[in-house]
Amino acid sequence: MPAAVSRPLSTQAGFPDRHTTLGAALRHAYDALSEHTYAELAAAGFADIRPAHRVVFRHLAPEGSRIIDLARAGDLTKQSMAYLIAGLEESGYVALESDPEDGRAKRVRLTPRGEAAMEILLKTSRAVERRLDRRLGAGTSSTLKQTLGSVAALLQPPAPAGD
Amino acid sequence: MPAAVSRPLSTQAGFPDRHTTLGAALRHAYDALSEHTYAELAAAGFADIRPAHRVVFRHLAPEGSRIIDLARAGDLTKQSMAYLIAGLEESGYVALESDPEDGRAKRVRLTPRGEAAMEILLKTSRAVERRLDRRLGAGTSSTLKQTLGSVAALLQPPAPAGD
DNA sequence: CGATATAGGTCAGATAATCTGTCTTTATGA
DNA sequence: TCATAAAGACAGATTATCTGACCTATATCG
Repeated sequence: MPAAVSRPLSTQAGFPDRHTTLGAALRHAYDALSEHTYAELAAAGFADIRPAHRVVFRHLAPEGSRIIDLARAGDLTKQSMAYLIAGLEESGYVALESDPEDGRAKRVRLTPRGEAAMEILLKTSRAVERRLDRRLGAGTSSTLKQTLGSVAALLQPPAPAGD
Repeated sequence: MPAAVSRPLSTQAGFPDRHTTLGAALRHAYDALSEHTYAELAAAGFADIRPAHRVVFRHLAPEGSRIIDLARAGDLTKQSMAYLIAGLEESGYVALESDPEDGRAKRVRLTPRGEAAMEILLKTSRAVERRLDRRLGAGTSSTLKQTLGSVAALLQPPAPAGD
């Protein structure tokens, strides 16, 4: 008797607490937010920005940044960052100019199109927080962010001492 | 004047709110938790479980699961899931047995080693939540999970109507 | 009961996003 | 001025995805 109804594994018995962990909750919220953000970005005409590109928008300084600085900020190698930048340059989100202060370096800078995408990202983020506050009460998103900060702080230090 | 001190881009001016968004907070917390979890796993002798493998541990039923069900639960193709399972089988975390109820199917099941890894995952998760409650007050992790659930719920529906 | 459709799984090949290693050019500093 | 370091480019490998084609076992239906 195959075609066994394909029951959702998530609700099966055994390892009962596996889907109610903090990790699962964080992942679901983050995934939902990510999907929402991409949908907004795509709806605004920026469908060619892929998940990996976000690390660039996260750290690019308005005056332009060097590839190596972006790589450090995003915690990946300069080669990987260069690869991402090349993609964004090809699709017109950033432009590369040589750094007047250092002949070895280039500066990555947002184009107007890149700035428009950045606007959408920030706008979407603000809108989600507003919706959350409207739904669960003013201050919810602020409190949530603070608690999340504590979670990160709790785990960041590589176990400083004892325990 | 190169070697420009490699200032942390995160604190530069411009796009000032970019690093205080809900998304950034979620990402930091999730990343910190992930790293912590891998560190615990590695410390317990399971260093060969890679991030991609976690989708398997997330959904594998104790009685064993078919590849296709795991793929659906984890939202990837059966080919991708088969690839992950092959890696876990080779390193001894799961075993494949033919499904007595369906000649076409196989069942993926945790080996004792796989169950030991699962134990670590669950134990680590519980420990983090306990630490959080001790640090920020009993019920913190529970409330946090609930709020995160609301965030996911707020964003999950593909915009049902208007707005 | 046999033909055909469906479902589970595999194989082959492509792509994205990482990595390591090496090389060139430029800057820094002893 | 010369040795060293730093920024970036080029080449190649690996991991984790995907799509498409295919095989085989099972189910269904005439």
